[in-house]
Amino acid sequence: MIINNKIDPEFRYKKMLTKIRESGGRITSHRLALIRLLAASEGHPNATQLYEALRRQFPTISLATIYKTLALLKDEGEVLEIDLHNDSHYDGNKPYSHPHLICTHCNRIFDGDIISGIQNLNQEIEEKCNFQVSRHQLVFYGLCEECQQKVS
Amino acid sequence: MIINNKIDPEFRYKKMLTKIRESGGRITSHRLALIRLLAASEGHPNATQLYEALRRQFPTISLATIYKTLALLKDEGEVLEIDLHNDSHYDGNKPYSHPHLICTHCNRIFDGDIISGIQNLNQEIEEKCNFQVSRHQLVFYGLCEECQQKVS
DNA sequence: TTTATTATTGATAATCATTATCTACAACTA
DNA sequence: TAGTTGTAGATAATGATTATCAATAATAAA
Repeated sequence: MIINNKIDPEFRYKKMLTKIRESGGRITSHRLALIRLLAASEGHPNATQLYEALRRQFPTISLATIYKTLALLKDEGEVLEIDLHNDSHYDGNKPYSHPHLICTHCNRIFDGDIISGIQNLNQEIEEKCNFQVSRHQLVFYGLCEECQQKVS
Repeated sequence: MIINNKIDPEFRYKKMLTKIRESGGRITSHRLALIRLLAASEGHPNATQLYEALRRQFPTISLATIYKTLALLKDEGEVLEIDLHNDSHYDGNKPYSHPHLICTHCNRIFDGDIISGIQNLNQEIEEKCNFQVSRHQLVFYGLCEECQQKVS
């Protein structure tokens, strides 16, 4: 199921379609294409980036359509929303809380779910703060490997 | 300097005024009052909350003034911006990266800087991902101590 | 103290992301 | 195959934030 730190997009694709059908939603050509993109969520796109990518194939598609389907999939727990500075990005490949690394030079968003010790953090918070953690959003800003050389 | 998990607001107040003066900024009555609030940053307010609080004392103060001074203090590194879902909150008391706990029931924002093991995370990221961390924003969502009882 | 310089002010327009509204259309079901 | 109803696109509305600009006031210089 997991290929190279990424869940098999085909699996995610089918899973999302099933979830939409089960909740009484309908499958349209636009949704198929959007869910295809979200299944991989290459680069953790935001709504506008998804819109631009889909517009090539579907020139009449509307931004509202993107937002509506994203809201639907968020409610179903099939898409993770990443809240950045006045800008929401989406991950339909791994729709559960996990860390992200954002390069402040090239602005790319990387997955950081190789990092262990998150579970320890949750536990420490419950113990020290008496706070019951249900989800988290962990974002680390800095320089990715490529940009470290470009900048120096 | 540190009182009860909080930096002495008086210290922060003076520090921010000094920074503004040093950068060629001017001290006005509105700024004095805003900086007084930011020095404590009780509850991690957003711009609108600061505006509402200041309006009692200064009925003619403008939201734009709040935003402009916040931008100035951010640039000087004297205020930390916390990017939440389409909503920025501010911490002028501890203007450096530290974890926050947000209760999904009462929406309060708590400081989580008692948590150790953050430094370990940074190091693990540098080693495993070859990513050079410069700052972070760590937010944990869940139920605070009080709300755990209310909800159950 | 007075004056000159110029940063700051409030009002408001502009922008940007996101959400809501509404009618025509099309996906699914019986 | 037709009826039901969720979805589409267009666009208005919203909410947070930023930009603009002339009047004002804080500071520095005389």
